[in-house]
Amino acid sequence: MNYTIRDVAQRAGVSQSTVSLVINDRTNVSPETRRRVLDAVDVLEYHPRHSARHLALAKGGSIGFVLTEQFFRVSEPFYTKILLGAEFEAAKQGFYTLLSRAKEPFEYPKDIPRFLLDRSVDGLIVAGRAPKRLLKFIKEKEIPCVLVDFKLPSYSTNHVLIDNLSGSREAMNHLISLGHQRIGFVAGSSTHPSIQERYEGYRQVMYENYGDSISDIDKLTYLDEEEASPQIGREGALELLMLTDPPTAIFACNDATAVGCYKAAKELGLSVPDDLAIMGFDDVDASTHLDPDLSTVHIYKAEMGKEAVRSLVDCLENPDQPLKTKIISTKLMIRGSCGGERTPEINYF
Amino acid sequence: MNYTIRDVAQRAGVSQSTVSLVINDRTNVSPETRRRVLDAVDVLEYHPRHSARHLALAKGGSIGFVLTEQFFRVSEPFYTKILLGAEFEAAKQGFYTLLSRAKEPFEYPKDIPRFLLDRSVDGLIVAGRAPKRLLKFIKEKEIPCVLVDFKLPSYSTNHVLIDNLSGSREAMNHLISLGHQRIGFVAGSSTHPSIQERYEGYRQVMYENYGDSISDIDKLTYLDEEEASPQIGREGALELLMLTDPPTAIFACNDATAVGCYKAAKELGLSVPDDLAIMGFDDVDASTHLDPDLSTVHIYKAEMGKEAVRSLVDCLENPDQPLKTKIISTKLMIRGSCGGERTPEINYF
DNA sequence: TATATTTATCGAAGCGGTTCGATAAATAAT
DNA sequence: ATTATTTATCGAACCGCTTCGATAAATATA
Repeated sequence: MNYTIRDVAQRAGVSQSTVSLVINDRTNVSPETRRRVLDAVDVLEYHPRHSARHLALAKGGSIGFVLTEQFFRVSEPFYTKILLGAEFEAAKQGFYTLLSRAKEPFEYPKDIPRFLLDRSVDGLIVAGRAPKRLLKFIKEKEIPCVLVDFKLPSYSTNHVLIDNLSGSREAMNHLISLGHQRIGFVAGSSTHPSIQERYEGYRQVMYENYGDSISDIDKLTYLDEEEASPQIGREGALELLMLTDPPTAIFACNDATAVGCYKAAKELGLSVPDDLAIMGFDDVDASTHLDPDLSTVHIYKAEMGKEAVRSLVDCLENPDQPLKTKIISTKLMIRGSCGGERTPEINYF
Repeated sequence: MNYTIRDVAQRAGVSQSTVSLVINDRTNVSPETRRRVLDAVDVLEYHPRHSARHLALAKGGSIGFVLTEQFFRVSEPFYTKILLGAEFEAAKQGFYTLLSRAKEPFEYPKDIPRFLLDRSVDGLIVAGRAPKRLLKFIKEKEIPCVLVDFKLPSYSTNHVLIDNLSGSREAMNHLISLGHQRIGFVAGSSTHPSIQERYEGYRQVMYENYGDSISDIDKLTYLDEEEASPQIGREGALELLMLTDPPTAIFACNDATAVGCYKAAKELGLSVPDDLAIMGFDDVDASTHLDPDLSTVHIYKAEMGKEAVRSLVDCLENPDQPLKTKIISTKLMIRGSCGGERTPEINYF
């Protein structure tokens, strides 16, 4: 097992260059020689050392996946699914996936993921959120990169994004089709672009339908910059539900927040969906554990990871490529938390 | 940024060997020289290429993390937390974490993670389950390895395991202290050693308390080899609850299964915890989303990943080390699903 | 048949580090 | 003062692969 290319060469009676040609599937080697080499490879169970190739080629076929520290600590079924989807595709394309965290707050040179410094990865995927200083570094060093579910105005790079606006609008239209007029919006992570787009969808649909008749949409909105969570959801829902003219439906910025809305409803003795309809966003596993199960907007998380890898590999193999932004659409999942006809469950990985 | 050790050497006016000595913190280099080298390193922002060191040293400071394909697809907040804990510790110790899946079913040479073949990792962590053939390969090649939450009789290696038996017994004793006599056990993944130990704890406590008086404990037990899941939990609970003499409490083999028990209770119009107490195991996030929130046995998942890395690094740095098995204890979390005085929430990462 | 091309193979250099043995200078022991 | 040790530094070999240019053999062209 500890054989090197020289051993193979010797056994096949050729030079190591020839072996290299064969294992890299290059042209101009006779069928006879190829066979002999392949035989030797087989017998010796030879596998080229990754580090040696890496050194010789100045690239190693690895991609880095960077997740905000925050998302490491907090429950993150969302981003880990993206990670797993990415790993899946990366493996398929022959790339390794190295994992790393981005500290928050980010201290400049210190917190740069080491694999960027020592050239262990050829490019990277940054999911969910990225320190500005890190992005600047990436750009300076011209490291191929794709941002997943995050963007910064005035920072151009490759992206894989969620079609939050459409998803949000669809969810809202569904609520409206059920007759709801006073619909609340509860959000954490309010500075995150995805959340802002969802909010935008909410506002659009509200205005389109009740532009004049609903005096103050802002009153129906609870926005918090803190990480979206059940706690935030609970607080927000509680606040809205205590209004003199409370909403009959709440659109939560994501499922985690929706979980908190359930709690609030329960505390106030409201039944879901009869007294209060709740709509989520993300479709994480929790949504089907809730009772009634949560109507929400499904996000193809693994697919996003996959597309991110594809974008990245594209960049790597084809360096003078234009930047790309891929928008992944969503799917409204109607379950038990706001009435309507149920959507059949999908079971994409 | 693309400077090499030679550039540093030149700028510092020394040989590359000296630079190497300095950056590796070796002895016998004069303070003056050291300073000059360090200065040059600083100015040039020099970082040794990982692949070059790897090649020269025949080891690269990377560990592989292998997760069963199954756990990639299925919702896996459990193992991903272990993964994240591992990454955390690995980074701290200066190791990279490479991710990979183990296919199931596992086809022999084909499905061996590539990073084992091409020497990209120095050792690996296998979590949750491991194909026998893969383990055999690992042993043959003498690859340092630690198994997390999995073991095989007659396969000796390093382990990080859960103290399932104690956890299970504690949970059972709590149920019993609340006066329950007929306690059911519902499990999926019944061939998994962790589940078997939990079951063993269940049986022990049942026998200790009701050895004679409860005619047939087996009737109160539902075991399924399928992956533990809400579906299995629902089926199992339904079956037990339809008994002529149904249990007043159900101990589910894990939280996913417990979720299904809630569903079953609801279908039968039973209220939790009044008509039916439910106890879980794992303490995944879902447990606090349930209503009432789930009493369960907390597992220090990130801690397990951490310990796994420590074991592994130990092996790597100190090859003639004896094999080690670390057993991580659990903590009973009493919440709303079976009464009793609530345990304060812990918030370990 | 002589010359130009193409095909197959090889040797050697290079990728960027580490390390061993040599050498020279400084320090200690006799 | 001479010899033995220790300390600081360096050159060169090596890790295992890829690739470029050279060479020889086979094939095509004139």
